[in-house]
Amino acid sequence: MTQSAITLPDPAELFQLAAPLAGKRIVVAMSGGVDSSVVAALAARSGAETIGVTLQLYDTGAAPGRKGACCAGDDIRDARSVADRLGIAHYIVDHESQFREEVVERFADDYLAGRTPIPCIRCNMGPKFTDLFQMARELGADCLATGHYVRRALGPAGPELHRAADPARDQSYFLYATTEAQLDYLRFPLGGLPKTAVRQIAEAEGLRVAAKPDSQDICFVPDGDYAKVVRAVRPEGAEGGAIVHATSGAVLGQHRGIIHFTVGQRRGIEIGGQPEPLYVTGIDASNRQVLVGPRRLLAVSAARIVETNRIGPLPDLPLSAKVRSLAKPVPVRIDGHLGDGETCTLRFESPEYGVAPGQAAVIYAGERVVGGGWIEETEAA
RNA sequence: UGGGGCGUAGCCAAGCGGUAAGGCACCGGUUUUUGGUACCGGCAUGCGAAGGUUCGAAUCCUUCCGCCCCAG
Repeated sequence: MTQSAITLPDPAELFQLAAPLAGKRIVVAMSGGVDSSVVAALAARSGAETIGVTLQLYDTGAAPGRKGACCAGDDIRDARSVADRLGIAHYIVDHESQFREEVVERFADDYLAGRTPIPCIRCNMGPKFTDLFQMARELGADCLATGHYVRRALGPAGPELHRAADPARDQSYFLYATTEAQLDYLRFPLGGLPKTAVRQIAEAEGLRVAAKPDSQDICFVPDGDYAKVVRAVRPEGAEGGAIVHATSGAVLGQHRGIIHFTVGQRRGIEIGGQPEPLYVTGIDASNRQVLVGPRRLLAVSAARIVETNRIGPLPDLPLSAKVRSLAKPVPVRIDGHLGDGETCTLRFESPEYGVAPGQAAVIYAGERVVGGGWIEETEAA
């Protein structure tokens, strides 16, 4: 273990606040993980008055002792313990009912409608960047800081959202819906740091979360079985139906509920004897049918996106879009108006595969996040 | 009970005397703050059953069982 020779940027720069920070007030969204704990530590060291706020998002009994979750049970205790060690104020806010309505029920309803939701984005949009935002304002804070790996850059036209410096950690995909007003007030001090540095800071600060595993999967799904959560919220999600070939219409088998499927999915269809793999090409929620076919049927040339958000002006640069979190952005053109909640169409320069309604399409200009929207419908290539 | 064909892993299927290809499915791993994808790995001591021939049989012979087709 090399002795930490990490030189951190000036706090004023890190939090993008005018120096001196003494007299300033920073609210930190603390999930109980390493990242937000380090943000709290950096804020506490900055000279600014620091207040940690933790949202309790779901039942503490739902994920007992689960590693890598956030915002319930052990994580809340971890957040409290970090705040105590740093000597900062810490509030725990019960947000269960809102989280349930805004994120969990919506998650289930999307699956019932044949879409594939991303609860992390809904959570960022609602509980984190709307409700927590409001709280930070009321606390008279100068900014709300989070542990997201994304950069806030000051451009000629105002703050811009950029990808994290550490490409392996970049979370910009999950933050495209951040409004300009939110971005004005938000700070992401970790966006320029590699994860290893963050862990080193946690160690140097003696934070007990220093070695805590990274969170992954959906925080409110205890064992990876998201369908169980959907059924718990919406029991009708367990209704089965037919698996139908997308072009021939032949019934190839039966399934145990459309909530188990997503467009582009290959595994779990449980139909063998085919010369090439079958993929889910569509979900017909009203008939509870899962449509399947060979991979080439997944090719799409365009996607209509709704409830779009734009961050800053649309640049006169080549644009690219990410239609799933693990993918390189691909070249696109935008037809229509991006932003202000309007609907527009993304046209892919070359066919894109596995574009699922309900997922987010995030638009980039180089490193900068220009905006994005929810995928509503696609056009076959 | 006339004639013909076929029975190889969950499914499709190669092999036709030399010691079980491949694909699909499934399982595991890697990647990953969503679901998936992709990539890597695993997956028949046995070829419908029982005998026989042979140094050696899924492959040849016999019988039996089970399907399918044509004809009655």
